[in-house]
Amino acid sequence: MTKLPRTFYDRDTTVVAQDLLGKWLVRQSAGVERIGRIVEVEAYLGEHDLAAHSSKGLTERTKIMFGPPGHAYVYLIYGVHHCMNVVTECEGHGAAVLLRAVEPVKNLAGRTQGPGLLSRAMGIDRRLNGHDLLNDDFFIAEPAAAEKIAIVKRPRIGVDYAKHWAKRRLRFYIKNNPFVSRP
DNA sequence: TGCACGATGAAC
DNA sequence: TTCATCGTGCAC
Repeated sequence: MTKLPRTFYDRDTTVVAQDLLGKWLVRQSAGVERIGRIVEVEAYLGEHDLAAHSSKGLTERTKIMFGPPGHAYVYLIYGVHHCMNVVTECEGHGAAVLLRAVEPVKNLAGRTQGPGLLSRAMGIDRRLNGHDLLNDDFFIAEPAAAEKIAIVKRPRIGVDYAKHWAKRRLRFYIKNNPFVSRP
């Protein structure tokens, strides 16, 4: 596999989101390598996107989203679950891609369909917030044998408060993949 | 300093 | 459909 370069993330967020499908999320921890194949994502386009955390402006919580691309934005939701995002586009843009589900490839125990479950299975928590995905212990890679996939586009989950942005089809997943959280 | 509210998941 | 559970952001 080949680790994705910074330039991969420094592009239009809807393009990055769809290109992330089929890629491998790799986590090295305590001598164990865990790998999940990304099968479902959501794009959060920036300050103007009412569903994005960055629409609240630059705050202590969102500063990672406004930082340089290729970094992990990890936050606690509902006081219970962790959500893993990848920062995209240029510094200051406030865009990111939420990873919603992965398909187990290596050393993954339990379910991985849903942002919270994915994070739990991969051992991701707030300590990884701001982590540079070009490091060797936590990154995203292109598999050695890339296959062709069909992409389905749907509205994002849990963002009904975001007015017309709630209707935008910014959730992408691999067609017919059994590990998608909400087909 | 207090308080309302989630980019969810699991139980009922 | 309801609830657990807590950090963040903003009102006071």
